[in-house]
Amino acid sequence: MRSGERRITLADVASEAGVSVALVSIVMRGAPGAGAATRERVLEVARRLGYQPDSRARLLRSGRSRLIGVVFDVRHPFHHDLLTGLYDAAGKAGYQLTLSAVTPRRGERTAVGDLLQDRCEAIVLFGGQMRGSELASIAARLPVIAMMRSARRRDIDVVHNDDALGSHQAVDHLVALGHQRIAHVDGGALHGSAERRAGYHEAMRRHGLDGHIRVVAGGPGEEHGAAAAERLLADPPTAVTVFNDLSATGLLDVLRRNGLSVPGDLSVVGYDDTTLSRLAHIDLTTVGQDIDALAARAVERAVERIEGTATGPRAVIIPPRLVVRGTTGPAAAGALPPR
Amino acid sequence: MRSGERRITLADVASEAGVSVALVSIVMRGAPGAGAATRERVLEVARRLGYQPDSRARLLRSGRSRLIGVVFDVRHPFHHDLLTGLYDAAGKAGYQLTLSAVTPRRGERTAVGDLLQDRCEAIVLFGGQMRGSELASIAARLPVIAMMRSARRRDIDVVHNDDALGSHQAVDHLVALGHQRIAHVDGGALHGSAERRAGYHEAMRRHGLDGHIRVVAGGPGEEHGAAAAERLLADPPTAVTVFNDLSATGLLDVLRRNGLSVPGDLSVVGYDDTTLSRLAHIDLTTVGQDIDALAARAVERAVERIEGTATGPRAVIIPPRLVVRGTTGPAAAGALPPR
DNA sequence: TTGAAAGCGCTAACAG
DNA sequence: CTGTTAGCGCTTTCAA
Repeated sequence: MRSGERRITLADVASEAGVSVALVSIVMRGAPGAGAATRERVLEVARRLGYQPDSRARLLRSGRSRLIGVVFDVRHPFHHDLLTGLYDAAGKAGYQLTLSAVTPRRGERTAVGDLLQDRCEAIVLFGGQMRGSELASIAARLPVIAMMRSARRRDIDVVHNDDALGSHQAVDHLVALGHQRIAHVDGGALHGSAERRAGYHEAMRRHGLDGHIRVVAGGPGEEHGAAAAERLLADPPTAVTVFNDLSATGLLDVLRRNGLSVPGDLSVVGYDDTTLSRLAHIDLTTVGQDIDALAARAVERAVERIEGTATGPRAVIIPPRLVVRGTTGPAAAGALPPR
Repeated sequence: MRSGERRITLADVASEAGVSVALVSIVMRGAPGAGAATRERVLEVARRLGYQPDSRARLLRSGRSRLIGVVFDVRHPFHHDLLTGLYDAAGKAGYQLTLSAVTPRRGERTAVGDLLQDRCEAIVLFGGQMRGSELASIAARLPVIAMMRSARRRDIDVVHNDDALGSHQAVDHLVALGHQRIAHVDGGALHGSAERRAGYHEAMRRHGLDGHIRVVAGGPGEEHGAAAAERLLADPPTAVTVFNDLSATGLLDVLRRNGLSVPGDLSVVGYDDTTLSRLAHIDLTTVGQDIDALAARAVERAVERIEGTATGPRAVIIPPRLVVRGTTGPAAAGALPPR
């Protein structure tokens, strides 16, 4: 009882329906140029025989694959949300997605290499560590859209969240709650870290809080947030904006273990609005990226490049929006500094 | 400065190197039958021209794709860990993976359909809601390996964790710590739920704790664990085994909010050893699935089916192992029931 | 060791 | 509206 007798081909359907392969091809593609009756019959035969078009042969012949390759990292929860959006956007534009994952034991280069062999027409990269020169060498072969990272290259499109604006929103929110001594835990060398830090600086200055600017070294992990919290404990501010949600979680944990109440003694804002931040017991106020917009614009750029109709700017920056949850509250009156 | 002049083909390399396409094909595949010098030269030319083989054409001609299709759900963190293992296992076996994601707006049927068009030689399904009959209709076309779910079908291989054993390990651990009043929060209709519940029953009985058996309705989400905790609060046991980590997290939160200390008043064991359970402030004792073993055995089954050398059992059950962290501790003396 | 030729399943001209 | 013909880029006999 082995499975997969043999593939049903166009020829099989054609002979069974008593027409030519070309005609079946037309019917299967829904292309114009076939009689209604014939169309009906061919479709019926195809269904009965269980015909499945062979995308490889189809694409080989037509020269185009209508495929957009995506490199994502299995470890990054945010990437999965983004995939959801990309499937939708690509489908609407008449393209298919082909996925290539980066794992702890499978690098970006391998992931991109597979995509190139698959003959996709554009590549969308989620984050990643590739240097600009490397991206450029790929971009010499096909359009490259880099998401959630920057790239100072004229031949690469970038689509990402407005990190500086996100920090502004976080600081504005805290200031509106009466906070002044607002610290920032940064993300180290990661993409977006510099922008989020700069945004924090700008916002503080804009509010005339230059004197309260305080940046603590951090990173993307829970442990980084925890370490930053330890450092903050000696002289706690009344609020903190953190590079991302995971780091914020580590920070929260250490703060609470040390008897500080959140948001009573201290308010905390994360970044990314990940599943983690939505958990009831974390309930983190955070800056959410607009996933659907990011995905839609990335596909839009890819398609424009593929079809040679690209006109707009190579960099697309999407504004984020603050999601207020339970880790931010009014500054305690006593917390106001002397000034 | 448009990119992608034109694809470099075998013919380009051949003419540039002054040999036939057939010979270049041999060299590119590393197949035997080419002189060392020629091989060297062809390779050099290919590199210089930036030749990339076209997997479509290659597979079309050779009739085989050496592709294993994988259907995973972007929302399930565990699936991502499994992908990592599968890439490794498939690579070792000389196969490539082709991914198709299930998203909130892209169903299993679509995901499988794409894979069929890609002409992969076997399909690995992670969980999913497909009924046995549907799986069977796919299995009629190509080998199907179902992971993390059961399927009472002779034509479908299943590879999953030993859920009953996992529950045994959890209960054994708690009993060893002196617990007797151990409750179980189940997973509703999800895959593995019935087995984990049955395993709990068995283990309790084996320890002569029939009288303390207590199953509370639950589910896969944080909210389900939280609701179960509310129900448990009226008459708290001294320990709880929960269907999965996320649900356990919800349960923990409600317990603590109600003044119970974990593990002081109550011990909690989750299931899956997800990233969540490893967070410092959650630090959940849990049952971990052996991801590498699961992945390796799934690929092994797929390859055996593809190559027609399948012999072993159609169901492969992998033993899990308990990961002891901070949510389990000795039963308080006073907590012992009168008996 | 190397080359010529056929053809995988399909689409795209072009005829009829 | 339908059929014929010619390949897409590659692998695979089969000869040389």
